Amino acid sequence: MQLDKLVRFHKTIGDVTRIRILALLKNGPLHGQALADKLSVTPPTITHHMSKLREADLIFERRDKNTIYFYLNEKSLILQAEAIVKKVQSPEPELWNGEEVERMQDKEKSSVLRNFFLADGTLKHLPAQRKKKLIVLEHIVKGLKPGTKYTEREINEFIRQYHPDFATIRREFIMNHYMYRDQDIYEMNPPELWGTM
Amino acid sequence: MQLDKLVRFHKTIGDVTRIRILALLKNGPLHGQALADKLSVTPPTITHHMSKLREADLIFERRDKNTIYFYLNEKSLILQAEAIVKKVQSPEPELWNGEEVERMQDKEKSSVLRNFFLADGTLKHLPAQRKKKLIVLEHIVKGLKPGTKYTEREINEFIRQYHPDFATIRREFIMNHYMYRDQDIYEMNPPELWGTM
DNA sequence: CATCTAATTAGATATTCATCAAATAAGTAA
DNA sequence: TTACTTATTTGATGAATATCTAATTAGATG
Repeated sequence: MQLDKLVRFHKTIGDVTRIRILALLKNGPLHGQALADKLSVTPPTITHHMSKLREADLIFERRDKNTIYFYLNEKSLILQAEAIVKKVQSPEPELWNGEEVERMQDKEKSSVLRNFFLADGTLKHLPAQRKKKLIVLEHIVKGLKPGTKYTEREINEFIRQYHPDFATIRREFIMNHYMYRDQDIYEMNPPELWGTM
Repeated sequence: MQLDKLVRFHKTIGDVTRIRILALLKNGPLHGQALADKLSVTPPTITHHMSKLREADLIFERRDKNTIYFYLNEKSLILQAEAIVKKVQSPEPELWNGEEVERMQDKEKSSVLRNFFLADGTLKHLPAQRKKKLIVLEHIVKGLKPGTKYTEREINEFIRQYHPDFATIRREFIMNHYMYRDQDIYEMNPPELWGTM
């Protein structure tokens, strides 16, 4: 399901009057004035809520003379209510429509590295875009040995090979979980953690 | 589940940022700044959303040094998401906390009839309270024969036995589905429809 | 056509709420 | 203690929205 549709569904249900309308309709169709009467609101208010419920595909209607009967679309309600559960239970990370893809193809990664590193291997500057920044950090951190403990001074010297502002990059390493710091000792994290938290 | 809790749950889910937070947390715990980073909002915004999610019992948290990791409360989310489905699927009409009971006991009905009818069987006046008004209408309409067709004139005369303002009461009969009108012919509806629409 | 009825629209008001920048708090480290 | 880091509070702003009254529409009836 689309993200905006899911949001609209819950926004629609998230109103006490509309929930009560649904609870009334579950016992059978009702027309506008009967709803207004039972809920102690005016007909325009009912019209307002019904158009919200219509947009969320939660009702359908049948006209008889001047009177419009509203029916609960139970199937659609159940389907939409369970969408959030599916979203949260599914094992792999689903991406919303239009959401930026966190993982990049290798080809795209090379292009980012070409753009932000000079020919001598030093870094021009950290990309502002998170996705690209992570690629740069990943590239630099791979120059360290896994399982090895480093002092802060050693880390600084290592990073300075790429860029003079070692403090910023060192902080980014920690913030994005490329490295872990215990006291004054730095150590590389396993790749599963990189950029994930 | 309480009505207000159900409403709060859906109000909480009905926000695009909060849904995205839940989708991120499903892959594992995250701390505030990581969320702020991934969602491109400021830390105060995350604090705001987390307190909403906390009120709705959708997260729990664990502190490590200065960093607070947020975890998805998947069980609670699923339970609350399914509450609306149960509400709408359950066969008998469940009543919200504080909602007026539509059906009255026979004893209460007698008391209403005693209060609004005179000893000679005529009606003093229609009750203003909907619940009581329906009891009075039901009592009068029971004087008609089911399955019989009446002209408007016959209906007027019938109602006049109870009260001179037959027009108002006749209209109430139709509005509350005690009777059905086709052209100039009136007929009693089956009791299941009385007062329900 | 004129009338009635149910529903909708238009416009106004008050409230809720998502977000941010700036200031503060709370906890950790040196 | 002093400095730093993560999170929270405060106050402001703009947008969304639930509700009402009054006016209008649309369909049915006579």
